[in-house]
Amino acid sequence: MQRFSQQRERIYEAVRTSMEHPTAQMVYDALRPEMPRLSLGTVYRNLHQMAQEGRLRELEGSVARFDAVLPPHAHIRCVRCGQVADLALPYDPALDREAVGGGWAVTGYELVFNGVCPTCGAEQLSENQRV
Amino acid sequence: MQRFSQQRERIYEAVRTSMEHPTAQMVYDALRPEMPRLSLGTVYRNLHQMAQEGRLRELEGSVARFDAVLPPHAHIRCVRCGQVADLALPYDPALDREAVGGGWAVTGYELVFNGVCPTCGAEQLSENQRV
DNA sequence: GTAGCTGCAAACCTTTTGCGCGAAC
DNA sequence: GTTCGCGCAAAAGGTTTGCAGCTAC
Repeated sequence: MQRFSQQRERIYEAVRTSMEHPTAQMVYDALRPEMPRLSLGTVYRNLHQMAQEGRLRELEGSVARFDAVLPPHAHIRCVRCGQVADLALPYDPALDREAVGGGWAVTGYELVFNGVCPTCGAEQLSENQRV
Repeated sequence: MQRFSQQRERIYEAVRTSMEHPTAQMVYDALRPEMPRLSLGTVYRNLHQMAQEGRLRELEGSVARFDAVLPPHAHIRCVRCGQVADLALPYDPALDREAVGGGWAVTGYELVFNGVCPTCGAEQLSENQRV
């Protein structure tokens, strides 16, 4: 079972009060002054734990992927195996206009769906049956 | 000026003919059998060069970022400095339904705009003036 | 007392870089 | 011949993990 941890709460607060969608390193740097013994490993462990719990949201993967299909189009990524596939969904230029504001120059957008791919879905199913 | 390179063309073909939005490692593995002397560094160099040229598209960054705002909302990322900010844009659940198909179980989507943040925009401006 | 969590350090994986040689022009 | 690109190997991030001690319960 999960236990209370001072570190975890501070890490959560650091993410919550930051406006910059911090990386693990940023959280670590922000907390270091008040928690000199804090370790980066602990930050990573807790961030992932909270993300899995649904208490935080993790953005972006950590491996670059490449696509030779240039016209803007949506993608779908399997949250289990990381596979990425194309999706036939029209690009909506109206969104670009909506997004403009606050001094940003918008050049386009990336629409990525999350889901479970057929392969992983089948595995999940048989895992459940196994119990 | 840029020159023709056998390696670059093969790398491009590997990405183009793959349906899986390959990582650099995947491209490397795919080409290794026919090009045993190929180096991973070359794959990275060429992928980035082609992405910059606009011949390929690069998906996802390579640093994880975290967000404590759970309700689905859009983000905007600066293509120059990597900063990420929130965007007030309504989540459109209709998209989830549209995306379903091909055996995927869709759980949601992530909408990330690309653009240049106010700070980097100002820098770019002064760079241009400098010329 | 018993898990779970931490700090530390080492390992790992992905990506970048310096260098001397070879290829394109 | 000159310049750019390559292979190689080392280095530089970023992230994960094993372990012994500490903490919440």
